[in-house]
Amino acid sequence: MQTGDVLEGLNPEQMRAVGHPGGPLMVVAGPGSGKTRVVTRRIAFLVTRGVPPRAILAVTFTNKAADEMRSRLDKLGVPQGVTASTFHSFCANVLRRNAERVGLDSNYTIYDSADSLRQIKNVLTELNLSEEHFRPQSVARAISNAKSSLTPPNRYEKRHSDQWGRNVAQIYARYEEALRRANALDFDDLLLKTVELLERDLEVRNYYQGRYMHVLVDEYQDTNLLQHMIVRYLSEKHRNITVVGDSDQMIYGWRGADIRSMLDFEKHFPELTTVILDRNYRSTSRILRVASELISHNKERHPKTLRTENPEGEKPVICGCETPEDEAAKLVRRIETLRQRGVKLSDMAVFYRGNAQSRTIEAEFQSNLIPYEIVQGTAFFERKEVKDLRAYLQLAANPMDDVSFARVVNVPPRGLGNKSVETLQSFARTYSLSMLQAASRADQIADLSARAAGTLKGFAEWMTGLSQENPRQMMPFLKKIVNQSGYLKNIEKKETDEARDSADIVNELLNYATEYDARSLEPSLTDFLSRMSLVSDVDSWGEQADAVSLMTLHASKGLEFRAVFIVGVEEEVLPHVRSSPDSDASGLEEERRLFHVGITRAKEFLWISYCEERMSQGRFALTGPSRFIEELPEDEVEYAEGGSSSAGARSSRGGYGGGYGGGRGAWSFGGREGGYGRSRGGYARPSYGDDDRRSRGGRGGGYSGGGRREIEEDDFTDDADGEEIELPGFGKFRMGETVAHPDFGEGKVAGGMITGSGPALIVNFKGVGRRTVLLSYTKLTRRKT
DNA sequence: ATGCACTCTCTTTTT
DNA sequence: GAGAGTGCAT
Repeated sequence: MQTGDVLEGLNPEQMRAVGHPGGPLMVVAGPGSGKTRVVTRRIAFLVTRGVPPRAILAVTFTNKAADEMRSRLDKLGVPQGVTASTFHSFCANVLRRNAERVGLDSNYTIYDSADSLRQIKNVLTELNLSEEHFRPQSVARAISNAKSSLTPPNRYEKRHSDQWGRNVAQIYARYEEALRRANALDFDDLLLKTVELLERDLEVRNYYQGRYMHVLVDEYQDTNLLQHMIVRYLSEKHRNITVVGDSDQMIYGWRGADIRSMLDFEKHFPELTTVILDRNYRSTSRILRVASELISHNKERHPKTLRTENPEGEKPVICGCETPEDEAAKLVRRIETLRQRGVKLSDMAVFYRGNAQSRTIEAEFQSNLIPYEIVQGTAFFERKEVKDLRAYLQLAANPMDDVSFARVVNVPPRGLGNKSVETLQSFARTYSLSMLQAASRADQIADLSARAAGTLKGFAEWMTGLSQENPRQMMPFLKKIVNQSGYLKNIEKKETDEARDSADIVNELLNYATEYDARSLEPSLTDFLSRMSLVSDVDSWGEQADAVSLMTLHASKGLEFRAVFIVGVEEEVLPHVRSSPDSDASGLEEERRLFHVGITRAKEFLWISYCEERMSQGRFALTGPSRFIEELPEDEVEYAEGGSSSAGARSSRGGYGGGYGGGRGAWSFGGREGGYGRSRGGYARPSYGDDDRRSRGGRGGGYSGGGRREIEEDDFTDDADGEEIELPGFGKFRMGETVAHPDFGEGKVAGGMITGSGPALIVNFKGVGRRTVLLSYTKLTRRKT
C-alpha cells in the first residue's frame, strides 16, 4: 500500500483532510461530499505512515457502518487490527474488560429500553407511586437525560425542588440500585460508566490513551456530552483526533446530541485544523438547490453552500394525496414508471417519519407484487419470542438479573401466578438475594405453596446448571434452552397461524445463533448478548436484494439512492407534533434537518408526498402539506400530475385559501390550536370546492372522495349512549342502539358519517367487529328497546 | 392459575 | 390499531 494510491482521485480539500499529518482535525462534510471515503482513506494514509492498525480507533454511528468501514479498509489493503465500532459497543467492550474496576461483574447484562422501562415500573410499585402520575416513559426520559448530563440522583434532587422532580430523584436512585444489584447496565450507563472509568482510573486511562494514537469519529454532530467526553479522554495524550460531521445533519438532538460538541470543539483543541468539504458528488444540482433552500430556513447553523458539477436533472416531484392509501397507490405508480425507465428497485428507497407509516405502503406493495425490504433490524429483536429467549440467555449469563428472571419464570406457563412471584420477590428483597437465588431456596419461603416452591426450586436448579455451562457455541445452547424449557413445545401445541409465526421466529433466532457461531472470532455468551442488545436499524439490512428499501428518515442517514420517495410530508407528521414545533424553535429546526437529510439521500429522482388526512392512533386527523413544502423553491419543483392534487398543493401555499389544506382553512375542526380531533359539532363534513373535489377523488371504486368524516364515540360527551345521530333522509339513530344487519347480525351503533356514497352508520357487530355500513346499500333493522 | 374479552392509552425518531 | 393492563369465567 502506497501513500500515492491512498491520495489518488481525491479533490484538494479531501486530500488535505486525508493527508493531515496529525493533531486535531475537524472535517465539515456536507451531504454527498465523500465523507466516508475521506475517513477510510485517512486511516489507510495513517497506516502507510507507519501507524500500527491497532493504534487506530474509528467510531461510527451504526454497527453496519463499522462493518462497512472494515471491509473498505480491507479493500484498500489495510492490515487487520483497526478498532471500528460504535460508541456503545466500544464502551461495552471496555467495560467488559475492566468490569471489576467499576464494580461490575464482567458478565453484566445490557438492558435495552424495554428492560429499563420494566425496571422503572417495578420501582414505581415498590415505592407505591402511581403510573398515572409518574408515566414510566417520562420518568425513563428524565433519568436518561440526567445520566447523559452526568447528573447522579442526589444532584438531580437538588436541581429539582418540585414534587415530581423529588420523586423522580427517588425513583432514579432506586432504579440505579436495582440495576447495580442485577449487575446490569442500561444504554446510557455504557457511556456513563466508561466516562467515569476513564476519569477515575489513571491506569485504564493511560492504557487507552497510549494505545490509540489516532481516534476518528464519524457523524460527530450527533454525539452527546458523554460521547464527547470519551473522545476527549481518549485523545488527550496524542491529540490526534479527527471528527467528521455536518451540523445540518444533526437529527438526534432528542437523544442528547449537542451541536455544541461540534462548535466547542475548537475550545478543547485550540490547535484545530478545519477542512470544509462542500463539493457534492451525489445529487443532481436541482436536488441540491432544493435541499439548500430548505435548510437555509434554519437559523442555528453555519451557512454553507454546496456545489456540484452534476447535471441539472429532473425537477423533484411534489404529490398531494387524499389519504395514505391513495399516497401508497400513487407511489407504486411512480415506482413502476421509474422501473420502466431503468431504475432498479434496489436503487429506490421510501422514507417516512415514523415506523407506523410503513404499514400502508407495505400493504400496497404486497398487492402490487413489489418486492420491498424494511430497514428495521430491531423489529426482529423486539419480538416477544426473541425477548423471552434472550432473557433466558441473560439469566444464564447473569444470575443476578431479576428483570430477566421475572420475564421467564412463568413463560411457558409453569403454574406460577403473580402471587407466588411476588412472594418470591419480597423474600428476595428481604434477604438481599437475587430472585434466582431466592428461588433455589424456595422451600424456605413459608408463604409459598408446596407446589409453587417445588416448581421454583426445579426452575432454579435447571437455570443454575445452565449458568455454569459457559458455552462456546450459541446455537446448541439456545436449542437446549428452547427444548428443555418447554418453550417450543408450548408454542407447538397450539395450531393457530400466530403459533406458527412464533415457531418461525424461534427458528430464525436459532439461525441467527448459527450464523453468529460461524462468524464470530471469539464466541461467548456475553458477546452474543451484547450483539443482540446493540443491534441497530440498518445493521441487518442487506443491500443486494432487488427490492425497494423502506425506512425511517432517521435510518436513512449516511445512505444514498438513485430514487428517493419521502412520504407523509405533512403538518403534525414531518414537523412532528411531538417535536413541539410551535413552542420550540430548535425542535422545528431538527425536523427540518431531518427532511433535509432525506432529500440529500437522492441522487437523481426525488418524490415528496403528503396526505390531506390520515388515521393516527385509531383516530381521524386532518393533516395537509407540511410547512416545509412551502419552503422549497417553487421553480425547482414540479407538482404531480393528477390535476387538482397539484392545484390543492398550490392553493394551499397561497395561504390555505380554498381547501382545508392547512387545517386552518374554511372550516375549523374542533379548534386546531387546542388540539384537534374532538369536534362535537356536525358529523357531516362541510363540502369543499365541489367540482375540484370530485375530480380529485380516488381511482375507480376505492376511496370515493366525498367529504368523509367519522363520528365516533369520542365525538360525543363522555356518556354518548343515547345521543342522536341524524342522517339526512335516513332518520335518526341513537348511539349505542342495537341494530341488525342481514349478514353481520346484531351490533351497536357507534357512530355515523357521510361518505361519497351517502350516509353510513358505524356499527360494532358482535364477533365481526366494527364496520361501516352504507345505508343506501344495506337495510339495517332497528330493534325496539 | 389460566385464558379470554374487554378497556385504555399511546409511540417520533434509537444506541 | 396494537399492546398492555384489568376483570371475569373457566
